Amino acid sequence: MRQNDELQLDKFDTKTFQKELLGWFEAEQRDLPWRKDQDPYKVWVSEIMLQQTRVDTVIPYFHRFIEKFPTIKDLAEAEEDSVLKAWEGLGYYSRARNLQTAVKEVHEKYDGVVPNTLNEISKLKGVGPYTAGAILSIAYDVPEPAVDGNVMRVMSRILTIWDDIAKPSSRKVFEKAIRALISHENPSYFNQAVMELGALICTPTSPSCLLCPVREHCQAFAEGVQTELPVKTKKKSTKKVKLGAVILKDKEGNVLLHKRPSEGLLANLWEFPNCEISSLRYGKKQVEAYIKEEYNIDATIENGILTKIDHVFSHLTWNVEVYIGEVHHFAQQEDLRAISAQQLEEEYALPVSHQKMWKYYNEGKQS
DNA sequence: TATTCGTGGGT
DNA sequence: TACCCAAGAAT
Repeated sequence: MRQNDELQLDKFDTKTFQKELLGWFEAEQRDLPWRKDQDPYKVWVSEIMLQQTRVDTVIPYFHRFIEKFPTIKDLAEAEEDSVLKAWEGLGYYSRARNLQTAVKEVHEKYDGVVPNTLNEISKLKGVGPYTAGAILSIAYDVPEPAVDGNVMRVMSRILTIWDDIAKPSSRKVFEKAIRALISHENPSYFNQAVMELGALICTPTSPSCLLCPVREHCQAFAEGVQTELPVKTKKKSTKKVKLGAVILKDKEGNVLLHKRPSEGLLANLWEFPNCEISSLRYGKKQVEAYIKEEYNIDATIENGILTKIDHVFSHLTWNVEVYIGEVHHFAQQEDLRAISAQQLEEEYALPVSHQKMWKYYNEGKQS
């Protein structure tokens, strides 16, 4: 079908499609830690972690997170810094803070029971249309669509849907398709099966159509256009930002850390004092002026850079010059602390870019 | 609706 | 090297 056409499902063998897809999933599904049971809390945590993040990356984080926060009550009562520390390196850190905000609401408003209605669960922080459908279907067996990138890729090929999946408005087209095809006998497995098919068989670049359990139902395979779907417009390139950062120690060997603002990039994570600089040539002078004026830090920064760190985010690139120095005096503040190296590593969540600086500082290794 | 929000792996 | 991607949500 072309864009804006109606879905053509009158000749689609829905029952056979469900049977073959579910049969494949029951035989081939991966043994994942969040599939041990249907605990809504664990399903919830896994779905938040899996947003824009690979399964292999999530697995060790999921184990550690559940071990540290086994129940909704444990997470609700935890310090935010400890939650961010458990999330350190996983990215998109607002996921962790929104998750704890929502868990607190469930703990207080719903007596620790994750709500099982679309209306209630959709109001929770960090729970959008996909995650709402995922929790409802996977944990509560509610036949609600859970449309993620996998589902859009798979269904665009099955039904030759040519809508641009990069457009937010396209999601409703796929929700409509899933509503028409979802198994009401086992919506949990159905939604997971579509995603699993996308992850294992119906992959973005070279789908394994000869291994696909539902290729007889696939309109794109029948027409030989599976590699042309889904349609997805590409985003523009990233901008570059030059930073100067400084690792400062006091006479006792404690390290100075600054807590980032509560909104925006890497919100509430800790970092070495740094600022944007107009020129790498004058980086040291600008960092010196910044820490003196903004934080009233009396320090000596050594001449010459320790190293340069390039860090690529999804929408921008940092080019960081790293300096070292000694603190003589500063005013202790909520967002500025001198801590031991051990505390830094065990309690304070740093962005990966600053972890790289710390690693280089201690080991002199390039990365 | 378009942009912001991370990171590590694949090609 | 330079993209693209991977179980999205908030603004």
